[in-house]
Amino acid sequence: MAPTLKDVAAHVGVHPSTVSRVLRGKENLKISAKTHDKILKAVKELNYIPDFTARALRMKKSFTIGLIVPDILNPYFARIARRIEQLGFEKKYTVIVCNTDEDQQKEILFLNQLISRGVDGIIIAPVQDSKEHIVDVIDKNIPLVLIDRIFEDINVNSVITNNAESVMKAVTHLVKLGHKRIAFLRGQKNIYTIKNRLAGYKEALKEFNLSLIDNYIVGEGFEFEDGYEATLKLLALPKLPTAIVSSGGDLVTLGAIKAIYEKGLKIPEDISIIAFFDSLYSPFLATPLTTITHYRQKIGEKAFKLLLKQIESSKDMQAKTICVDTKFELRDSTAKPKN
Amino acid sequence: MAPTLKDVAAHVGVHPSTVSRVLRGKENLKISAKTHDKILKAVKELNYIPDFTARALRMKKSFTIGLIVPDILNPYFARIARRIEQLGFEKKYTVIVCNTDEDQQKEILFLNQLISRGVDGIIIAPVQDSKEHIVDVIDKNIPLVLIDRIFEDINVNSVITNNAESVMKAVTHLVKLGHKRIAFLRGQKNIYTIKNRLAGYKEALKEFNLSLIDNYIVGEGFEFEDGYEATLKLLALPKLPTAIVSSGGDLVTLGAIKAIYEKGLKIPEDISIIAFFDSLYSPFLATPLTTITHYRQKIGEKAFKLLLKQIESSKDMQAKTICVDTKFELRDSTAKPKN
DNA sequence: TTGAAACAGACAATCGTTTGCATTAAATAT
DNA sequence: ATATTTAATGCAAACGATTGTCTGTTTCAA
Repeated sequence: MAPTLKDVAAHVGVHPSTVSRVLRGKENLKISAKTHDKILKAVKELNYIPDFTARALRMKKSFTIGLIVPDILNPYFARIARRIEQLGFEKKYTVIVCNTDEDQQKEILFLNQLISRGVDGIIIAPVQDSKEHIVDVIDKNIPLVLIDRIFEDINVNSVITNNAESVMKAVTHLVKLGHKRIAFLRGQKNIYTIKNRLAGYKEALKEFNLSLIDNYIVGEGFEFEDGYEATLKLLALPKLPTAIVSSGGDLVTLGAIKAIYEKGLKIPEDISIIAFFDSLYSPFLATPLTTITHYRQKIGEKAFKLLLKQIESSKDMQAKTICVDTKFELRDSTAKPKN
Repeated sequence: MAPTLKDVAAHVGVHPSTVSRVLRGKENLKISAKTHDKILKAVKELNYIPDFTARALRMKKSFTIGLIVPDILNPYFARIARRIEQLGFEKKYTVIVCNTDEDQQKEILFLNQLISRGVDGIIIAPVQDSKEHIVDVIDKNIPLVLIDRIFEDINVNSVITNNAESVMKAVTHLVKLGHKRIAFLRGQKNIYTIKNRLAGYKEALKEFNLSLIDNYIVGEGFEFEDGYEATLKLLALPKLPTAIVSSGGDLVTLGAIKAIYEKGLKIPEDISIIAFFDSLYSPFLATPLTTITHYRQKIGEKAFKLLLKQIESSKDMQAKTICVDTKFELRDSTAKPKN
């Protein structure tokens, strides 16, 4: 079996605690250079690898953090996760990624599982069907950071993006091109980001004195099919919109594009589209998409740093909400409307 | 603090071991229905959550598996990872994902870290600069499954795809269209998959009596830039290829497309391309790509099941190598050559 | 009525570390 | 030469579960 501290100690003829101290390094307890060296040599020789589990139990610190997101296949969350994992690696933390698939029950299960595993902190983009389970975690004094989606009435560290503003910018762009009938392809309704994007949409319409048409707001989920069906509905209206703002991300947008093509419409000649979309692929699409892009690495970074600070500070810190900018990337999917 | 077994026991007036047995359920030790119920009630009341760390230490079983891949941002690995995580969830296993960025040193570090954390098993797509560290793990009797990339001289459970054949199919398709000058955009040289794809390429050329032109084999990595630069080199040759087989995945292929467009060439009119590429985006590209697609979920599934069997079987099992098919998806990026 | 079998649960060791405290030996001060 | 620091290490108790063994009751057959 794998050698333990005791084995190393026996090999050198010294007490396990001494070995531990040498390995941990810190403490002001002095160990003679001679035993110090002998121990290190023995560690090498036996190829001793410390047992994190035992250490975690004893120290009540696991050097593990949990990351709960809807779906890591979504490039948005993938990038964020990757950055968090990267930073974690630098700081000796391991990240456990959990995918909820927008399922509240799973979220609760994961949360409990993570707590059970004694994670030092949690970063979560919650499903937002309810929030009690999140509050519970916070009450347990487990460091937690919300990303992307926050509960406005909970005082907790969070990182968000400026959803409303970015949509306003998009609508403004469209209006300046001459669009008057702008639709909003939503994504899942009850999610913070979507609600805010919708709010931005409405606000922009108001600013430009455009009337809000209920039928122009469609979409109920984040999947390809959701975008496809919603857009079909949109394109079946008597009075077609001349532009669409797609706020549901990659899958929804691809679904929308499929629907548009199927109806024999062209982008941007017949219909303009601005989307929240991954910028890696968008330049290569049939019509390179004009997009709203997130600085996803930055989001991951801010979140990790907030969490780390919270983990490392003994007294509770003042909760903070950081807002990360978005970028408007003009490509070819927007043009003047025909009529 | 969080209640422990002891707290629950004290609350009921019973010994911790009894609580443990009730909670674990198994064993044939009988517990009276009365205490059984009292304990469950107390567990609810105190909101007791078992400590996995302690359990793992005692049982030498962490219900954790490690997954080491080059980069989870790559949709290929993302899908595999997602499936593994999903199956893990069903079987109560947590998955720790590590990204090596094709860096051997990182791989070794991760491997040690995972072992240190006492994972029950490891699934890995190795960097393949060397293999000693992998052999070490196997020698430690830690269940391990290789995916995507194997070492042919190590006897260990693995899941691969039929690289050579799939490329042969691709080349055959091109030859039948009339292509004679087919280039091979490689990806990183020393990787098992790439070596095999290249072998398939060569074999196919031989089969059709086409001469192997060294200059037609290019590419040194898996990044966007690698594909871009390599393709530029290709397009600077006096005698241009009429088709490219891109074996390096999404990024490399996008880089290639960029280079092709920049040179003012059209796909497929001027040059055909078949790529190993994510099928979600490919239908929507400027020219929908003809692709070789992996059943990534299946790969994840096979790998997980192999690992699980290995974890659960006490005696060592016969190592197996499973090969998963690929799918050839015909779209618009291939056509007859001009001349 | 007694002895054995079956029940229900307690005890204590253990997993591999870390860490406060105690102890010894050496060094320095008085 | 003795008292006092200080350096270097040992001791043992945690951390929170699991599990083999032991003990004290019942139950029931003979």
